[in-house]
Amino acid sequence: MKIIFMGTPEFSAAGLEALIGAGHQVVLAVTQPDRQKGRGKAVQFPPVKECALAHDIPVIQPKRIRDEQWEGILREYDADIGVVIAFGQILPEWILQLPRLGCINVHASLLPKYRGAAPIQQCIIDGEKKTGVTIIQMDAGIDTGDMILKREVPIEEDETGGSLHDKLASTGASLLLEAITLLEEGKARFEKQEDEAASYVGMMKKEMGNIDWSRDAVSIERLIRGLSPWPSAYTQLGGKTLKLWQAEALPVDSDLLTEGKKPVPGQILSVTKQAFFVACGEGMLKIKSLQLEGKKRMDAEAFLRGYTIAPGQKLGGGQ
RNA sequence: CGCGGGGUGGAGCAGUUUGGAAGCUCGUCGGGCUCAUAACCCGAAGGUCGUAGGUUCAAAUCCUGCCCCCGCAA
Repeated sequence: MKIIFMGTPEFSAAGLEALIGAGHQVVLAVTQPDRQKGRGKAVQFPPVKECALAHDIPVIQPKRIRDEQWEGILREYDADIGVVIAFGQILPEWILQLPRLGCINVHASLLPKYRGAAPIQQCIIDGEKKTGVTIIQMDAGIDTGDMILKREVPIEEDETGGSLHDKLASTGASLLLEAITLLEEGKARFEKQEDEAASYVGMMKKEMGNIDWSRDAVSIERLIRGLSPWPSAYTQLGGKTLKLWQAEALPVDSDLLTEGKKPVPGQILSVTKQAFFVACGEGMLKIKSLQLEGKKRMDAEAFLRGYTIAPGQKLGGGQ
């Protein structure tokens, strides 16, 4: 099979790697333009480009793939199928229909739930027990095409966005190979999505990680896990950003309350040698691993050796 | 040349502005107290203060180059 591959981040590079490993003929890789990244100003190649270059696959990096100038180029490669994984641009109809078998997409959720940009983080934030990967035949809508294959992946109690990303990337890669085999042999079955059951998630924004302590502890803990390691959940301590990496939601111990008064959300209730406890709208959070602005990530025990914090102090904005 | 924080015994920090005997909290080791302890008491070991050079009677501290880590922005 001659394949045109379209994708950008790590998640899609895993799929590209799998295709190459399985002996498919990837004739062209389409990815987003190089961007300045990191602390200096160095331009970094998208992971898909790195992978393609390592295997001597031609790469194009259109700013807008839907511009007509690219049509002739794409047509030249005469691909049988287009494989799209987290490309980052919406494809126009003419590209979807250009290859003989059209374009298929690897999506990191159990469609029709979690259509859109950030399904991996969102399903953890929502407290889902399972998620998965779906391969679809692309149509004009966003993640609305007919489903070819679907595979579930359980979400563990301590699952983070990062760990789930890795699991889904490898699940997606192997499921992709299966789907291509089915299509090659003409054995693929297409199942329509139930649009009524659909949900949509937009892109993750940095500010989503700013913890609202008036929410319940269970939700905040999920937010911390879902946004780890990126874009990360954070709050403020003494005017500095404090990222939280690991916490545990607990009911508030009544011994910690002053005369049974309801604690102020964000207030530190108690500090022990290993951890400290923060009041939430409902319940409290035991902070186990964190990172202060400019410092490395460390567990709460190490943090407490060098920094003095006391019950009554407040985390978060407002003072 | 995007902005900024940092590299000090095993861990996390203070000390740098105003050069002049290595500090704090914890860990480790030994001893004591205790029914017992992650508690408490006594004692000990352990540091080329990232690295190279400069200024100085004297540098963790001032100056210069380099390496490494991190936050923001992108």
